[in-house]
Amino acid sequence: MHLYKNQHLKVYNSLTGTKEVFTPINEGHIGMYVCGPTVYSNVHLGNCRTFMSFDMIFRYLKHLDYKVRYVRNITDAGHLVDDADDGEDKIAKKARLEKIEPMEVVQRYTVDFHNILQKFNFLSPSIEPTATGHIIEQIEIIKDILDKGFAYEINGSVYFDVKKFNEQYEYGKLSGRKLEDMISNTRELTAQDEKRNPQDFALWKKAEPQHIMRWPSPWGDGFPGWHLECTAMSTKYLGETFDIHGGGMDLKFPHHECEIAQSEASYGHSPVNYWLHANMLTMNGKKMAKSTGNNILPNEIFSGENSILSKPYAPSVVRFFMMQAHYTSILDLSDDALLASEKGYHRLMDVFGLLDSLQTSKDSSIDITSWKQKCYDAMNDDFNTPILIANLFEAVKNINLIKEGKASISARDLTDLKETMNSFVFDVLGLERKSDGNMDSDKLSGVVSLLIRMREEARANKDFATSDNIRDQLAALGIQLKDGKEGTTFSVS
RNA sequence: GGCAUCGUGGCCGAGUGGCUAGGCACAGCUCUGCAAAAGCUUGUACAGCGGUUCGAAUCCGCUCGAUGCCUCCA
Repeated sequence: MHLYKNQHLKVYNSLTGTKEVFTPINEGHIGMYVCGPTVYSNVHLGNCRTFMSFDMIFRYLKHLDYKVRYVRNITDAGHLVDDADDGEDKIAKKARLEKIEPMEVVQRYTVDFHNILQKFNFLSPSIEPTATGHIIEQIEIIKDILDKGFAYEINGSVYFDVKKFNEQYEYGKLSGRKLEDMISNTRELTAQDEKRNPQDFALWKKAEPQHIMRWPSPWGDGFPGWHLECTAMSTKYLGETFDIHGGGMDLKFPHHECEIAQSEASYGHSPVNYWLHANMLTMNGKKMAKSTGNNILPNEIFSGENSILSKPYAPSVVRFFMMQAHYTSILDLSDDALLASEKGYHRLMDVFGLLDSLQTSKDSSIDITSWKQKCYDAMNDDFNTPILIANLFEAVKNINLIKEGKASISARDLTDLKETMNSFVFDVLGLERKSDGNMDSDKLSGVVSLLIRMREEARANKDFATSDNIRDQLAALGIQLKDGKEGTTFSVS
């Protein structure tokens, strides 16, 4: 029996602006495409939040026993710096500035991207295709769109004819814009433009002689437009219509709007059933962006080497911090917020050390079955991780009560509780429980246990100087002793 | 300027017509040799103004403020 048959998921669909019951095209299977990074610089934390939101979504869908094909691309070409005639792609520009091969730039930042995601404990997508690996597919789509009359060629470049498209389809339906409004609000163009209308966008750009990234095409040497790669790769691996398309809120317009237009122009129908948009991570109340410099790199958080944070934070703490906000809400990064999350994270993790040693009773004083369903209800409601976490803390409280003998649990319920906690905390939220130290954990616990026994002895002899000394010295090392009814436990921070 | 979104107690952050999440901080209590940890208790907050309603943080209008997109952006 698959879990998804009992747990009914609802998602907020940006296309309709409503929360809808999620029904995949093929029962039990889900195709999900998420716009990945443009690899021309290090990923910053804002980028990570979007990918983390979809990592969590991917994890939950898998947890529900769906078979998910998750495609997240790497954009390594064709990303125009601007839309003017001398538009240059970001990779090539960076390569020129750093005097290295474009693919060297791509390699460097792709590796960085993967390293960072690994630290955050991301699951790998099913397929991670690159734009440069799909030039042929992109050219085929351009030919098709030209054949259908929704694009025009000029001077070796091909542009999508938005006005023409809008006569038969609806350009702007995702972002709630009307073409007429856009036309009337267009700013004065300073540069000469090949485009018939400012709203038109490039499908293929002619490469000037000095341009290093170039491919042959029916229209001469050039490179593909930015929006096209996603259409080409999502279609190739997920089909002309697939279930979920995700990405950052800032890609809604024009990127996703253009994707819809390309697909509709080419295939005659909408490509995606559910559009999911993750909201921005801000810093100092402003969106993080590579271009403005208002950003922080993950490694700067892990190491504490930055000006806004008082200390380093572990990847799992940052992950927990992000999971405490709903993925569609703007989240602001601050030291206070991270500090609070870190404490909460430790409180949550400490409970896992207790679960194995809990005393069971004949009956339970708490209703595990309904608690468990509350956890699912939260996630089924558009992946509401903050509510899920609130429920997890409900369990934390109960586990502590059981440990103190103020509540009871049956063996059967305890098994269920353990499994549920493990599933949600580690499988779904993707948190990790590990101490930062490199010390072998068995040896560490052996040593600390020894010290705990020595302290017990000293206390029994009322030698408080010695017992307090042990406690304080361990605390200085980041090992906290916790005295309870059943004895002393410890946690490493 | 246009189109959107948002404004919740000290901080972060859920909730969308009545039953007032959660985390962190603070205070009191229990426990403790003293602490810490843990547990218990207390905080009646929803930008402002008006309207709809038996009832609104939640719906509508206006005002103010913030942010996002409109050009590359997760």
